[in-house]
Amino acid sequence: MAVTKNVKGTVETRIKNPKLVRKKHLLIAAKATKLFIKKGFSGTSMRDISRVTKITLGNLYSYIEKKEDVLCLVFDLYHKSWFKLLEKNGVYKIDDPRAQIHMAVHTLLLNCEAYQDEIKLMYLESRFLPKKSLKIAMENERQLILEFEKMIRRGMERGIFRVEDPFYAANMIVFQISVNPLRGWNLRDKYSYDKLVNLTESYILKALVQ
Amino acid sequence: MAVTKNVKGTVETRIKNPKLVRKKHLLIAAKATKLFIKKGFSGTSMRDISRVTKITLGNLYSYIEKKEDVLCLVFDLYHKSWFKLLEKNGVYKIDDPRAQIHMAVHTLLLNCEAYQDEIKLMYLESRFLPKKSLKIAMENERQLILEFEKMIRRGMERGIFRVEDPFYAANMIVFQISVNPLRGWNLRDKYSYDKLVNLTESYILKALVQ
DNA sequence: GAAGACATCGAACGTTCGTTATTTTTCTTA
DNA sequence: TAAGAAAAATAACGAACGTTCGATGTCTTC
Repeated sequence: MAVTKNVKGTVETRIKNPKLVRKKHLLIAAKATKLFIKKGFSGTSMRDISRVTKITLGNLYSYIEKKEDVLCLVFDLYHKSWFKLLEKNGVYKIDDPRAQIHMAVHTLLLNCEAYQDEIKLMYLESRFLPKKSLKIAMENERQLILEFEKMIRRGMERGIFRVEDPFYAANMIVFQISVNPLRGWNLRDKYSYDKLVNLTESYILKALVQ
Repeated sequence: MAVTKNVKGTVETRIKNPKLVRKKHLLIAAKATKLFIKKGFSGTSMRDISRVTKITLGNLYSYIEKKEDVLCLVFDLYHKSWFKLLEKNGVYKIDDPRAQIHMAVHTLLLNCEAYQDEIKLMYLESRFLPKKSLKIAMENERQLILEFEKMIRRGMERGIFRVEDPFYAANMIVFQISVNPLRGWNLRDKYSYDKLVNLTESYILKALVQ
């Protein structure tokens, strides 16, 4: 298993106190997220960020080097290691492939709920990340897909799943998990989130079993 | 069946000759699309648009009123009426619901191929549309979902499909059709487009049949 | 070919942008 | 509490932004 790299540590700073840096970086990322969601990365100015963080424009540049860095900080903040989340919830201990995938999807969906806007943001604004950070962010997702592919293959060997192409199916599953952040506008007012989770789970599983 | 409204006609111009307006609007939209894809709407300047269209900055404003109008022109250009596309391809004449949905998905997927970037663009930049235009754009998609819901219900009545919630399933199908533009980076180099179309079709159908 | 409508152009407007350099305040430590 | 380091605040830079305007060029029509 490849080590999950973190985007963190890419943003250089002029401030010496590391605790202070962490605190302000967190503040900047959290506040900037809301701005980026509303106005996009290019549409948000450093002065906007200065205003909402209450950090003076000049002082902001003590904690970052370029505007781009703010976007990196945002991605750091929400860059959960999905793989680790699955491990923590005991997904890999489940023997029955059906129950295992169900649990994996369930775990990720619940985790998505609190971060809908942020996930959408990462879909919309990832293209403005510096190449290096973008690669790291995509690697995380690729790894998640790989995990699903493994689970699907296990289910196929046991004759529980029947899928034309496990890699493609794994891609679809990860894609479908992001349906709520990306397409919620049409679904949210019709279903409760619990209902949505249920529907997504069974819809995904239905496409796997034979 | 509700009439499909068009975004067109919302952009006012100072030029009198309507043929000239149409021609230049087309040029502006086509060239701006590529810029918006690369740099986003906010990241693209009027001077950028002027440069690639070879229309002087001042003259550009003879054909539009605001920068926003360029985005509207882009949406006009690629705003296919999906519903009409299905009708044109004889989807509604197909009796067998399974074959019907298969044909509908197939038609849309093939039509997507040539417009991958543009579809992605509409996902990414629709939030910068003026409210009125945004509403029209979403109405088109809502209508497509409704059509799929109808087809699914027909299949359920005949005992061919078994779906927990037809409206949700219809949403998922439309979402899955856009998998290539939105997630192609992970799939495109592994599969040919034909293969991808095949996989998507059978994956969608598998989740419908009982 | 003169007149007048139409289209195009170049230059400029006032703002706002990302970023930096310098000064002022605050904190730490002896 | 003085001294020196660290952090914050201020003000400014040049460049680029969306938009406007008046002059210039190019057609049509008689």
